[in-house]
Amino acid sequence: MGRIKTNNNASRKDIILQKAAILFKEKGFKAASMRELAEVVGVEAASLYNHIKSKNELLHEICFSVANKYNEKLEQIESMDASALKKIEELLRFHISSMVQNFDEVFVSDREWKYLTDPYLSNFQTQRRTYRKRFAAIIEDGIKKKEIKKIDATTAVLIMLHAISGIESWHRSKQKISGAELEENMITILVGGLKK
Amino acid sequence: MGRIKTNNNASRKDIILQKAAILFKEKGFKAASMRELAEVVGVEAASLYNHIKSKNELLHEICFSVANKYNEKLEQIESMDASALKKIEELLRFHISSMVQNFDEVFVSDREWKYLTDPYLSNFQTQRRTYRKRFAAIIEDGIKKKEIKKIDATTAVLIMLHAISGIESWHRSKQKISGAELEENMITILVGGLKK
DNA sequence: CTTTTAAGCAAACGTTTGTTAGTGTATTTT
DNA sequence: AAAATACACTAACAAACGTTTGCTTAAAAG
Repeated sequence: MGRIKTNNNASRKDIILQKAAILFKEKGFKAASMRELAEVVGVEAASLYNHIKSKNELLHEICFSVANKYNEKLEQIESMDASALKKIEELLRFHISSMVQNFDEVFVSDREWKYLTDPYLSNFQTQRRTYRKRFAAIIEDGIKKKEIKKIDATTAVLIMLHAISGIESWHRSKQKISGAELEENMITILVGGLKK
Repeated sequence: MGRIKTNNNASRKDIILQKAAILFKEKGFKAASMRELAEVVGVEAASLYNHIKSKNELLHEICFSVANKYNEKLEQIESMDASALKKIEELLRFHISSMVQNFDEVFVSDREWKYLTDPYLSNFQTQRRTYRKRFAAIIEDGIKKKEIKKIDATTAVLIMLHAISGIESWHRSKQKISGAELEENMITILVGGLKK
């Protein structure tokens, strides 16, 4: 069929990963076959295995790539000198723009992580749980400082994160508002729902 | 292996549907096999086909069962004599309690519908799009009547529906607040984010 | 130019998949 | 009690799956 074309920066594996994210997003991890992936990459299925170890490796590289980015951002925000509401807004904006710009891998990480296999699965679940607890801690801090309504912080985190994953629908819709408008609207509604 | 046990009201097919919803929720539609389903039903795989036509039939019966319930409720709410905010609250409460009480089938309908095959797929997508437009129309009505902030109604719908589908996480979590508390918190945050 | 390495291919592997055919046995109906 | 129906079983099917093997060819390194 032909060689995989590489840019200067991206290795052949990177290209496979990128196409895999698109395919997994569209078909779902289990429904996407290596033969389909090979076709969009422009190569026979067997050739993929010169660059990757397994189908599962693709999934966990995608999932942890996303998780790492979120963890870094959260760390940075925690050390900021700002109000709780401002921190939450900053974190939400990061989530929203990640979803808008790196849609494929973020979506896969969000929706397909359950097909990870151990030890990656346990690891991912733990990271996820920890992330949400740290997010909730920021909200609870805001409640203590009377910036935020007296609500269940865990529920608030759940609402925010899932609301953001709904940007999937925005991506699919034809007549959509701009990414910036979307971001402003989401911040208004979500942060507005917290303010005292 | 043995016969499928039936209650008075539930046919053998109903029992298969109920177990299928649980299995599809846990494993995902594509990853769940008919042999696994047969095992939880307590029968050999081939025997299932005395009651159902195909694996796909199970999925679309689940999906449309849920869709029909939501459509009925929406119709009822549209004809209510109440403020837009009150209508939205009522619809949200219905979504939340459906998610809490009929978790399995609602979850499957939400997350696995993309594995429907035509003509069911197109039909479902159309119904979904229509539902959201009617929901958005209620919000726009509220904006016109100055009950609700000036926001993009489509984005608001997207946030609400996805926030609700996040109740999945609440189901999975060990130390959870009660269903009633969850409902109150969600209403506070989501409706609070709309109010002017 | 020669050697080495990287990257492609066709063919096949052992499983697992959804589903059908054919047959026997309970249960219900007459 | 006999006949009809409902429901379960075993065995097998073709198709699709992820992956491996062995071989060839293009690119990079010496």
